Amino acid sequence: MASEGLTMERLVQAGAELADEVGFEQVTVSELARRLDVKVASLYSRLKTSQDLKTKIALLALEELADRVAAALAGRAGKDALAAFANVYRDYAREHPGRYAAAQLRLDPKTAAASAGVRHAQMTRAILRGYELTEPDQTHAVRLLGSVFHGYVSLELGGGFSHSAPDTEQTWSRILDALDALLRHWPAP
Amino acid sequence: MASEGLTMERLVQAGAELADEVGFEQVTVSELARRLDVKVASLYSRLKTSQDLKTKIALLALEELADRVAAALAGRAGKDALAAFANVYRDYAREHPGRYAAAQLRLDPKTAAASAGVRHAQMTRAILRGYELTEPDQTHAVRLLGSVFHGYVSLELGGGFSHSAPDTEQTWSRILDALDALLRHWPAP
DNA sequence: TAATTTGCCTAATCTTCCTAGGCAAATTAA
DNA sequence: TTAATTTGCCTAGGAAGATTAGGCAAATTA
Repeated sequence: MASEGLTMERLVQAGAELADEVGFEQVTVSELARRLDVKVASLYSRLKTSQDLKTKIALLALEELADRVAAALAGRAGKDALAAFANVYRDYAREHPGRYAAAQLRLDPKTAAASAGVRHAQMTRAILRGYELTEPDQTHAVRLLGSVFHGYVSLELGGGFSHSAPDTEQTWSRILDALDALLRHWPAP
Repeated sequence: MASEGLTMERLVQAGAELADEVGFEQVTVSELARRLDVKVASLYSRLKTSQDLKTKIALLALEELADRVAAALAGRAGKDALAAFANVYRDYAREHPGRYAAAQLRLDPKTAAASAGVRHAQMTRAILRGYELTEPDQTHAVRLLGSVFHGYVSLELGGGFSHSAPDTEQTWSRILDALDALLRHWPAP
């Protein structure tokens, strides 16, 4: 029965929830069918392949994340903006680990160009408006920020920092301090 | 025939090569059997599960990486050591993308504790000897370095920085400069 | 109301994972 | 030197996921 309307929206939404529950790698068309109480073949009338489902979950995650970042960034500048951006990332990853993993999926160039990934890049750059960096240093800084946030979040999520003092909350806050200081005094080559 | 001696060594070695060729996610016991020209069941006399193969590839990668880092770090200190460490990471990932991906596999606590991951942690900390950081800042810095290196390498590997100027070589070098500067002037809370 | 589309299903094929049990060569024991 | 055992790999087969082909009935459109 599936209570009418097996729309792509619902598919992807349910897929995202599944990802958060069992991990993005474990997302399977079969399991999704089970949860939606339909047969696998029914899903294939909407989905091209199982990879297709994963890609759509990734796109959803990128959108959600970009929306949150945009909201958090509004009206903020400098370190405030930096911290807001960083916290959105980290919080999203903790709230939705499966979606966050999905957001890291390698998209083919076309898909990537049409995704919210573009907004992410723009917003990261926007943070730097509060600092006096000119090209090409701005690009270097954008890449550094991306690396730190992504690296930290995925290490933390993977338990890389667990069971050791001091707690990760401390570290996170000190890293933000450090990045702020670094951006304010970006070293010449 | 498999030319005698289907040892665990050869299994894991071939698995690592397979990973580098097709990607760690795509490593499959079946494909490995095909390449070694034996039947799947033969591999299961050595491997507990297919996850077991992946874990062993991960452990191999961690060892290799730790060995390279150790070699690179010998006789170096300060920024020299920092750059050497970072470059080993990045080069290894580019040379062996599948193994690098394997090294990120979440190991269960027991396995992790017995792995070369421990050496990695020690060596990262060793880099900081050249800088005047005391606990808990040293730990914060270790985590920052881990985040940056891992984050940068995985973004670069995933094509996250591609097709945009300036080239990643430039950025990498400027990021190392920046980290060095940051460690030399680590900001107080 | 006839033609078509929509939405979901049954059935079947392929691939991978994994287990049981077998057999022959190599090794060890008597 | 023969008998017992171990080693190394194999044949068979069952489970689960991916994917395709084709069907049927309700909803929509002509």
